[in-house]
Amino acid sequence: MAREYNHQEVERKWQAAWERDGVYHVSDSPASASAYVLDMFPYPSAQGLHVGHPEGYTASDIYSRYLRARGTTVLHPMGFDAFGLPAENYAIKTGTHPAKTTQENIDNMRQQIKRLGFSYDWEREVITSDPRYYKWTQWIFIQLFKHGLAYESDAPINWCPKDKTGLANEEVIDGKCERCGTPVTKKQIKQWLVKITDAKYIERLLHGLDTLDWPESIKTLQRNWIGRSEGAEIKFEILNPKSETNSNSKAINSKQYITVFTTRPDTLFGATYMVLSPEHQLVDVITTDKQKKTVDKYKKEAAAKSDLERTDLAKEKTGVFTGAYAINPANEKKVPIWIADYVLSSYGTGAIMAVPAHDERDHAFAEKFKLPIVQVIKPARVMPAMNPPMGSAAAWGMGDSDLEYTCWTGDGQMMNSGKYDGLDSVEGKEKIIADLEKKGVGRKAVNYKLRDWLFSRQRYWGEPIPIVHCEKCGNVAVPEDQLPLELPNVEKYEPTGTGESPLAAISDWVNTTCPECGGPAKRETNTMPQWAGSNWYWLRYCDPRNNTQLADPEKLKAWLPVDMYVGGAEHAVLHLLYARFIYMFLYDIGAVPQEVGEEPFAVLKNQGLIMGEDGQKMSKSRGNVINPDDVVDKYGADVLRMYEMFMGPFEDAKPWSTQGIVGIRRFVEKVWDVGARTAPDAAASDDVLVHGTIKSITEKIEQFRFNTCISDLMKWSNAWSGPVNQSEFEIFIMLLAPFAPHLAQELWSQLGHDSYIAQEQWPAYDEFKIVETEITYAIQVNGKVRDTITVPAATDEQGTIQIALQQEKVQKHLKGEPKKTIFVKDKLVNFVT
RNA sequence: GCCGCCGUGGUGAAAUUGGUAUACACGAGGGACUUAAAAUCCCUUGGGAGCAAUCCCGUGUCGGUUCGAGUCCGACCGGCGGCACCA
Repeated sequence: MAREYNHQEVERKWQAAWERDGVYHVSDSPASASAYVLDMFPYPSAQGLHVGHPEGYTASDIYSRYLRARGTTVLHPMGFDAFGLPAENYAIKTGTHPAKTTQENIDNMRQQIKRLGFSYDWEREVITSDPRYYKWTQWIFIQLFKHGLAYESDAPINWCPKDKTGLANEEVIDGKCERCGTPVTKKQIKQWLVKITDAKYIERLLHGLDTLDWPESIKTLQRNWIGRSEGAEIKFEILNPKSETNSNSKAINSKQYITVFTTRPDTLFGATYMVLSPEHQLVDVITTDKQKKTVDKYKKEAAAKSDLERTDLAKEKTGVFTGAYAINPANEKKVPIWIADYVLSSYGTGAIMAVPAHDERDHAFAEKFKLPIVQVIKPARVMPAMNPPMGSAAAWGMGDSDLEYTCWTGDGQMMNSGKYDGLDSVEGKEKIIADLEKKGVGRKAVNYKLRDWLFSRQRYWGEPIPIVHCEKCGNVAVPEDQLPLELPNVEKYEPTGTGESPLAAISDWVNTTCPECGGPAKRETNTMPQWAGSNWYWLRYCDPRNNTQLADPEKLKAWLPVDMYVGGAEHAVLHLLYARFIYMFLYDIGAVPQEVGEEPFAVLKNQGLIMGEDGQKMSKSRGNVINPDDVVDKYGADVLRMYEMFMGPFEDAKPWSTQGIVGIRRFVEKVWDVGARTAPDAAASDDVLVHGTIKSITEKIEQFRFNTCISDLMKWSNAWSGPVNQSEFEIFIMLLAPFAPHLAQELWSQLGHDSYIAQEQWPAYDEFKIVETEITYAIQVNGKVRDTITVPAATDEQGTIQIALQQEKVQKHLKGEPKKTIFVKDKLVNFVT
């Protein structure tokens, strides 16, 4: 009777049949309800597929197959994010063209993915390095440029000395290059930036998050990254230094100000000095002759420091006095102006009012340089009267030594603040801002941590930025009818390191004519970052071969927004932020129809990381990498799929276990075995089991709780022995089909069906059949379970309590009449004495 | 330092709105089949006491709320992820 399950043969057979019959192809105009289920597309690496890829792909595949069975038309595409550094670095090493290695890697990974039996519509595949695709990536850039949202700047940027390219803020992790881990330095070269901080977008990027069904952690990450702070901008009048001490004094007109940003205007009376960042424009203007040497030296040192050195928290504060003073507008007191690298030039106004009594950084600086510390906020140290008392002083955020030895950074009662004394600091904040506004020396202000998005890379393997530099006309966009601006071939891929890409060496290509005046001009030689292609790819899936627009708005309307987006959490502030911004922009210019809304991904699920068997992150150097191909060869695609779903909750990190896989393989063989002993007239299992399982799996697929779906199926199969009722088994394999599509299809066909199970309807369940005829009650005495009783479902409360009371074990523990009886229907009876 | 998430058997993990903690699977131990092994099937498997019925303890630690807490609240300990002089 034991027949062997040949997974290789079965899987190959059905994959070929699905492809031949276009089972998963979806037409353009969904007639019925539609859904868009999207995976984050992979980078085609030479290492091929990682076991982490099939985790997300299996989840989205189960969900897609389930929705189809429920009668929904599902767009479920796949493609490749094909521009990027590894292919280029390989080219540098071997002289092989990146296009060639990329193509080989794509072909390999596509085969690996196809072996897993996912229900992708491969006719919609997009590849970001294909000129027919990046024509539209370039088109989007030109629209940004035309709307003033892409601009050139030569401010210092993050620079990776190993990859020899600029990096966006989001690509710098702990001061190191996201790709290679090399410490990032600063470099001043001309760069393209995209204005993601534009007032038209930043608040929408922030508030749009509230409308999204995304993991809270990802939304929090984005909120923190955007980093909105409310406060005030306050103007401090610069005291005109005596002419004999500053030869630049003529530059100072009658009244000149330094504007600072603060979130704590309520501490203004405690501002005893000011600090400018070393790069601040006014530094040279205000510095006295006497201090000039010291200041220049400090500026030079600061400029030479790397970001890591400058932001090292452990390091002592440094800074120098400029010799100049300003007037604190609150109390007209004269305060010294210093420069220090703990003040960043790129945030706020690049200048601060220092309140050493109520800011730890200012406090440390003031202690070191003996600057005055004036307390202006008194902590509300009175503990709220509570009965019973709740926690210690520490529990209320207070330390006994807060006032005496360190600085209080919380709210409290204002003091040493003139007419504001005694006010609550929260209230005082508003009052001070209002008064400053009246005097014209301050206003409410909002600042963000988010910086504009560095968009040029000094590398070869990316989309050329479609701009021409003309002496007469400035930066001119390549006319749209000349797109795509194809990436030319080069001899050497090595980045120059000078801030130019290898494209700069091709004079034929670089030298061109200005599209506006026809005069001689030069092409932009930088390329776009990898994020450029992934910013909009899901739009292209809706209309992948369109040659006249990025996608037909009617087709976008049919599918967008994405109903379910599945991928890793590592893209929280990279792809997922950039993509939202670009989508909002396309929405604003009408490339995305208004009807679909301005958020691209309605629901987001993050798969948890799959760790190595040692509990460590999988990596080649640790030697703990599992190759999905090996698992598919040995156990089959269905086993890999189900194992990855069975490992644990979808969003949790979990370690791989080679031993654990055999449990799934045994389950597959068990089901396969049962397939050979079904009989139309065999006794069916209990209705509660059958209908309860259908209900449970239906609900859990919708909640992405696939691990418990599989244990539900196992429980059901454990109930079988001997011949199994055929129609019951058919329901079982329909529920199994999203998880193990090959096995389910093979069994379906062996049972005499010539249809595809993937096109069959999802089983329905009957609520009435899930109702138990008998209920088991837990009987507790004082909350401890002492016995259980099983009564007919119709038994009422009094009846159940009576039976419970009569139990010997209950009597033993009860000792007399219960004071109180708790009855929870269908659950328990609790006697309290 | 700040923000977020998480601590349940030997292991991966289950557990509607608070309601019989440890489902399902792995591993381990025992048994059946076999000349033997593998495979398969059956039984046992949180800790402790007891011949047993049964009892006590038990979801990182301590406390609280409640008839009842893995679940809610507070403090602490440990781990993971993110941010990091952002004024």
